[in-house]
Amino acid sequence: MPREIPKAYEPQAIEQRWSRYWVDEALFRADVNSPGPVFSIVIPPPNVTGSIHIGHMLEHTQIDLLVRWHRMRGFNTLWLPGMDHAGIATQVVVERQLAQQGLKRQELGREEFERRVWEWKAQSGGAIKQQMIRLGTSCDWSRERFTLDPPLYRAVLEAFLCLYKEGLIYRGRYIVNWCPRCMTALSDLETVHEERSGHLWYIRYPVMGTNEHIVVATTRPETMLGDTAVVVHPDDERYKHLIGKKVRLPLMDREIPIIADATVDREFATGAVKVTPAHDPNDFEIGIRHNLPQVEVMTDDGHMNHAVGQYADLDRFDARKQIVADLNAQDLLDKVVNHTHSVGICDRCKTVVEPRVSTQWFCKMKPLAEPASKVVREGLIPIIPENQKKIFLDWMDNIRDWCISRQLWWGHRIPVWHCADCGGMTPARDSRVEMVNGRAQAASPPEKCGNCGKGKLTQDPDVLDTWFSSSLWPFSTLGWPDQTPDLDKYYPTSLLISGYDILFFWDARMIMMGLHFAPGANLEERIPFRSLYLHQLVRDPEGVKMSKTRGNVIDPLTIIEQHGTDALRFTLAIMAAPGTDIALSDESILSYRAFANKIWNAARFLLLNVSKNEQFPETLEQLAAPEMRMKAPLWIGQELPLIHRWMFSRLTRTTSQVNFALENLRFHEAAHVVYHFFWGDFCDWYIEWLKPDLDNWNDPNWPNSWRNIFSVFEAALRLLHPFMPFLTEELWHQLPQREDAKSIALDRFPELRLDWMDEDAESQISQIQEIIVKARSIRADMKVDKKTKTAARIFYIPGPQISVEPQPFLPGLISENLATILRLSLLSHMTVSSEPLEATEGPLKSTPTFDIQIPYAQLSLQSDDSLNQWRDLTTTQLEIARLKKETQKLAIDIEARNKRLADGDFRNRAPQNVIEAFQAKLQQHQAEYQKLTERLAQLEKSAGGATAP
RNA sequence: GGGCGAUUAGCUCAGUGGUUAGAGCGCUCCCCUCACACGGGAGAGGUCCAAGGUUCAAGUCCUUGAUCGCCCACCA
Repeated sequence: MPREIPKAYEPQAIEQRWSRYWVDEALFRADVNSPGPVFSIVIPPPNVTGSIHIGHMLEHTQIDLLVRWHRMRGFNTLWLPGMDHAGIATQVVVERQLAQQGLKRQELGREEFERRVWEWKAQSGGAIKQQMIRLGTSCDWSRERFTLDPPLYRAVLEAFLCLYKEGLIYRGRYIVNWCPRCMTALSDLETVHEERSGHLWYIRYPVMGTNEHIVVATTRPETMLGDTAVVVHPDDERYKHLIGKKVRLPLMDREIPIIADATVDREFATGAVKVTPAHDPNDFEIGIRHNLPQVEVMTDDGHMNHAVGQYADLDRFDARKQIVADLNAQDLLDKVVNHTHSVGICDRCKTVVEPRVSTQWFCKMKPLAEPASKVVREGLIPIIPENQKKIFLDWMDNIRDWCISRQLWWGHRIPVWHCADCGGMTPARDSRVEMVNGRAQAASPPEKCGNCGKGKLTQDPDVLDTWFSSSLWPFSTLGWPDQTPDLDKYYPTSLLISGYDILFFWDARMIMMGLHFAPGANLEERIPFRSLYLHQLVRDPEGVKMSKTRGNVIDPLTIIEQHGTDALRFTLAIMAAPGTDIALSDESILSYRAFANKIWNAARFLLLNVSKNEQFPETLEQLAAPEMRMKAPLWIGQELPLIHRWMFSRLTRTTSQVNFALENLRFHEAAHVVYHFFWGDFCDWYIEWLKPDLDNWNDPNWPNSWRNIFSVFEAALRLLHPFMPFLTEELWHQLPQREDAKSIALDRFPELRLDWMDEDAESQISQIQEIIVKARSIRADMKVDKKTKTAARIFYIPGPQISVEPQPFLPGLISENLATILRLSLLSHMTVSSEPLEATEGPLKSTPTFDIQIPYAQLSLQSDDSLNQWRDLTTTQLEIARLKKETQKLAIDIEARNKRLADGDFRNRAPQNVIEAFQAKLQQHQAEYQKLTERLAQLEKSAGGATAP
């Protein structure tokens, strides 16, 4: 079947075709009734906002690799996809869109705003799904979930109501991080801290009844309007006499006390601190301890409020300037110094966070953290890399209550109703959910106030932190709280792969919630995943974190258009060594794009050759029939040639290494191994060696050579499939397959044929490889012309002082195959001899019994102009140069070994095999050294002193 | 202030106490040989950050330090 096969691999059309095929055929649908051990994994749901970025790509590559690998090994495999509604993140995006139309969400009202967000979700979520499909992720789309889906809302209600009844969820008025742009509370984790250069303003507060001032320092002068005390250290001699007195708060004309508290650092600034309990977490604590009033001076959108007279309605930063100016005018500004300090920033919109007192919902964490801490500490959930375990446990040990309410409209609304009469709170009666106007709502609101029994109830306006629903993801997606077949079969999931940046946000909370809610008799049955692998972060070529504002974001789809998904996947896999981040550059992708091309061309070679000649007695269909798979190596008549034994042994060894690496989540090792196997073993050696055999159709074993090479190639495709799904799928379909075979993804991963392991073949071929490399090296060193094919002889002779018997396999190696791989021509000139010749020679690393000799007569110098420097040199001089290099290397090595072996401690204490290896090597090197120096002396004598440059 | 990681070839990085420390890219030389120039062949290039220590043996284990990066933390 002759066909057109492009010379270079062009991934675009092929990848698009197969990604669509995989989805259309629903190939990756999991079936609870399928046999086999379970491998299940839930996707870390991408935010419905935005698009798939390179970090997702890395994550999905690693997950997909494992998923495909398990599926091909007969596991009942589920990869459950889905997306997260991403409360703040999404609301911010939609608000920005509205802002472009000059609209605010408040103007639209809650319902209309939510409708708009749903519109956006449909659009954005759809795009993300298409991207994931394009990336070839082999997930089960029939089980796709979204965190706002009714069944997932039901899980949220169930969890909330349960925690509420257990007293683990409470409502209270505390100081929280507040984003004045998003106008919502944030959790500690959602507040990121940035070092910023600012100022430290020293302000003089007049002490009442004296002429003294007390100077306080602050980075946020505007908060002074809400000061309700000045605090000093109780033992601070400078201020002891002022404790109990009052100061007049400048600008506000309020009297506030000077108090003492041991938390004050006497060393910092003046040692006197202004206290603003309503706007600073520290001050809040001090305020509680000393029963200070909380004076709020700001609105929820970051402006000054009406409690502060002339500053009302000013933006907080404008107010800061104004206040500094006013203080200065009144000569109350002592000094201003530059000061770098960390500023809290809203993780989502980058606005400077304002600590603010407000009423919020909190979740008590200590009781939940204890079992989570236990399962990790005891290794029930191993964390990889292991050093993250300590970080995890430290965080767990110091965990603080979680602020779970958000003043947003996009999210799961808190299922608690407030009574207009008594202010009592009543939760929904159960977790049932109903659809109203296309949105999921709690179906059973309380009929009357649980406190006073009256009926004027309104639902709490807040929604839950988006991570609340995410924390239920491993079981809510499988149907919890119902005891579904999916939950029964696939929970606990086998593994979680996530970035280490969301270890606390998500991974930790899933463990806590899983242990609290999931069904199961013991902790082991309730854990959400059996191990936790934290993947690297992808950085730009300079190692800098990618961000939109820096403009260094690499868009995976752009790379895919240029180089193909497989190339990018392979790059990410091979660079994914644990513990370090990945600096991704275009060049690194190029080399694995070349790898894809190499695979393509190996296929091209096989397919074009098998079909190129009509004289070939057998067709591709016969030579690569599916029935032949994993039955080779085939051979008739004589002993199976070494090269086939070697190849099948390499295939088995590689498979075993890949299995081992992937079992240990060492993606980079697995990728290295398959790369070397395919390019090095299969292409460079096996194909090259076999080329003469593949054309020699008179040989009775001709079909077997073909069958064997196709067998290995086909197995290699399956071996490569998890790494390069598209290319391997394409090529797999170019080979004959059974009629009912739909996809390589559903085929089997190469079995471990231990009966193919052949240590002898591997060691012998590696010796032959050394001979060949050495021969090529000599040819290159001696400037043997390649155009005029020289005849050469390859001899093996017993080396001096070595008493190893000549090995029997070597004569069999003298063949056309060897001539081809060495690019020699005259086969007849190759003989086996036991007599040394007048010739160049080179030592071999591991084979003391062999030597290579290329007779002088057969060498010819090139006359190319580029080789001017060699023109006047004789082969003798070239060889002298070469021998000097060799002997120098040997001399250094011999000296080191002698020294080592002379060491009595070494001989007494080192294991015998190590010593023996040292000695053997030393002997060999000494023998070689002796031989080469003799030869060198002889040559130098005859050359009369002329040497090569 | 705590904690973690990194430091190995020109670059990006692997390296699981034991022969002469590896890969990809880049570089040098030869080759457009009929699968592939996204290719083939041969090379050059390393005081494994520093100083101590443990060990017969250290890139690898321990201690200290330097430089860079990250995470956590309420120092105004």
